[in-house]
Amino acid sequence: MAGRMMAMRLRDVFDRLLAAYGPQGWWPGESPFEVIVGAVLTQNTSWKNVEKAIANLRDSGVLSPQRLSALRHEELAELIQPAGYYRLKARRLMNLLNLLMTAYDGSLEAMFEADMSELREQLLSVNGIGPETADSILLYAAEIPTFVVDTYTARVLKRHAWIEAEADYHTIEDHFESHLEKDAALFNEFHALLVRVGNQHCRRQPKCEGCPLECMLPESGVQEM
DNA sequence: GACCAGGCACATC
DNA sequence: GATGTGCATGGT
Repeated sequence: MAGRMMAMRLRDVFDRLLAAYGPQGWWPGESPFEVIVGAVLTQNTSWKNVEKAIANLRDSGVLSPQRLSALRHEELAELIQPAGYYRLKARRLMNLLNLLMTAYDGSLEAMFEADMSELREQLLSVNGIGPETADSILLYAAEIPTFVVDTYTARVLKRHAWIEAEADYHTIEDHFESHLEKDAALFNEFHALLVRVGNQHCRRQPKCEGCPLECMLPESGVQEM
């Protein structure tokens, strides 16, 4: 059936990407809190810019929930300036910190002990935290097996016609979660590999030359997006 | 100099 | 409900 075939196929995609690129070592952060901060800062932004912003926070000694939430908006905005959208992201970080401080007394351990679907709803209720950011926090900071769907994930799947072009975030997420073993380490690596192949090949202007997924394209070839 | 990056909220029709 | 726009820096 389609389900069985897709299960093999998705796993096959993962195996190819892993063979081609090796483990990606995500999330590139030194602590769960740093992962959370990075998840907000990387919204529609290249990771390189985010690294500079996080380095600023670390150098200033404010990379903890208590220290960060004590900053004034202007101070935080200035520190994260290299990540772009800095006024917007300063507000979003403050919104998220407000949840962490008020509901969990600033303790990530306490937050991650909460019921997973309840925590997801709680994160989504924060202004500035959408599905991808929430899932990134759940998977990469809390190590809860939730599949993260980003631009590249959707693009790679739709381009190869592995999923309908109209599929929304939840549909794509559910696709992965229902066709793969629910394993945080697998979801972690798979998502990182999809970002890698997306960055390198499956862009708006496709560069299929040398792509490890090339021979898996349907007969019709790459579809316009 | 245009185009793009590991989104999201909000306005408008 | 669908579609468009603002947010901002830095690399290709």
